[in-house]
Amino acid sequence: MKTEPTTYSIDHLVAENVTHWEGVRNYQARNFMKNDMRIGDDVLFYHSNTKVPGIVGLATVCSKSYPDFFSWDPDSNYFDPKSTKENPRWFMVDVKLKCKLDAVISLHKLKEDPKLIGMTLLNKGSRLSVQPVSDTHYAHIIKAYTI
DNA sequence: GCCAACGTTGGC
DNA sequence: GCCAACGTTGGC
Repeated sequence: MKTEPTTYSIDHLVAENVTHWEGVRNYQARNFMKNDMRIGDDVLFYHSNTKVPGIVGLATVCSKSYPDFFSWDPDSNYFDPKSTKENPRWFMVDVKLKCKLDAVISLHKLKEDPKLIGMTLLNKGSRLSVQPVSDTHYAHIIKAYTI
């Protein structure tokens, strides 16, 4: 799951422990949360649009998907008048911190790893803020880059 | 700050 | 339903 640290960083999650993953406004990314995520699923917490983009923490999904109620709040940046309580357009899950990593696993490093070829994150033009990671790739990242 | 790669919107 | 115009993402 990607986030811009100026918006919501791993340190925010360290402080909060659990957070709503609101504000995803892309159908493909939404569908991953809405349809595919399960409680207990592992999450790679990724900082985008920053000096050293990369994985900065580990987390887990700790709720089923449910409507992103920020989309109903006219005062929210994530307000969408087309999303209603009767027919919610956007969904989210809750995410719980597992740990903040001691060092960033940089995008640069990930790209150099032949075992990660094919990982969605590394595909050209991949902009999805929520994307799947295969068990193999996840296990390799944990084994190779964390203690 | 540039810009390539995507997504979305809306006129037709 | 096509597609041009526009907006956004995000690495660099």
